[in-house]
Amino acid sequence: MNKDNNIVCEVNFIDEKKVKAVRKKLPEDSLINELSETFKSLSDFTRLKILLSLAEDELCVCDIAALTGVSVSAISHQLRLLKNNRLVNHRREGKMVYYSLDDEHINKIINEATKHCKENIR
Amino acid sequence: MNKDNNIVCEVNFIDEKKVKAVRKKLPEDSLINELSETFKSLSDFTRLKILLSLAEDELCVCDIAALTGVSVSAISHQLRLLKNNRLVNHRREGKMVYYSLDDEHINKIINEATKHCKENIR
DNA sequence: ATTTCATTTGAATAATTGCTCAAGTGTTGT
DNA sequence: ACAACACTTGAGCAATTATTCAAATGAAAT
Repeated sequence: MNKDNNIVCEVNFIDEKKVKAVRKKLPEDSLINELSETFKSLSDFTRLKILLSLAEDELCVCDIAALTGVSVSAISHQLRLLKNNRLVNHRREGKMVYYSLDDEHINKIINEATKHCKENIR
Repeated sequence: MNKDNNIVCEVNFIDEKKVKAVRKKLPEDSLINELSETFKSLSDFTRLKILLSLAEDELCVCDIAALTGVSVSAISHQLRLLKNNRLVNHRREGKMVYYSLDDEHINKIINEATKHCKENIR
């Protein structure tokens, strides 16, 4: 208790030295935030299927909709999110808009994750 | 219109050949699902910080709480999720429970994503 | 100009998620 | 046996999110 009779948090046992050493090695919060945003883009079934498809070929919106079995509108919303997070590029050709992967890192990330999943046999 | 006077979806223009070729190369839905679950684990700021911390050292729950500035209860919830998704292991030592990374792939995934983020200078 | 087609957009809604709070384990020390 | 401690768990709540629907662009064809 402190002078106002409020409960004062008595810190639990913490290995101060260890915690400080780890904290020093952590990346900045801003990078962790960007990383989590990137992973968020990859964390939805539909979006991941879009990215896996674009890894194979450049595709227009309605082709992606056909591939995924999701409405054109829903796909367009997801593509905008992927575009904002710099995971895909787009180019217009007449009425159609073609989407493609932004860079090769995305493939590498997915490939590493695939290894992880395949090793964890359930 | 069909015989019941309902509107029948007239398929939009779709590059059938391209779509079929891409579809053939896509992984099974079950794998895409596992992948998206893995990325979902990585897509939250707190969880990602936990994983980055565990990449440096084995840690107990209250140390992780101290590192992240999040309540012990919230951390415990997140650790359970990470445990269920096979991203972390745990071992009991007396009253304390120590968590560690499950395998090295997780590090590799995060490192690839870091490269992606750092290349996309905004 | 008007229509058609591919795509985008905003609002609305149902489902999911991260946290808090309070109560519950399991282990150690007295 | 009892209290203290480290952690876990379930319920509940606010915030976020994936989709749908209807309306709006922008480009090409008539």
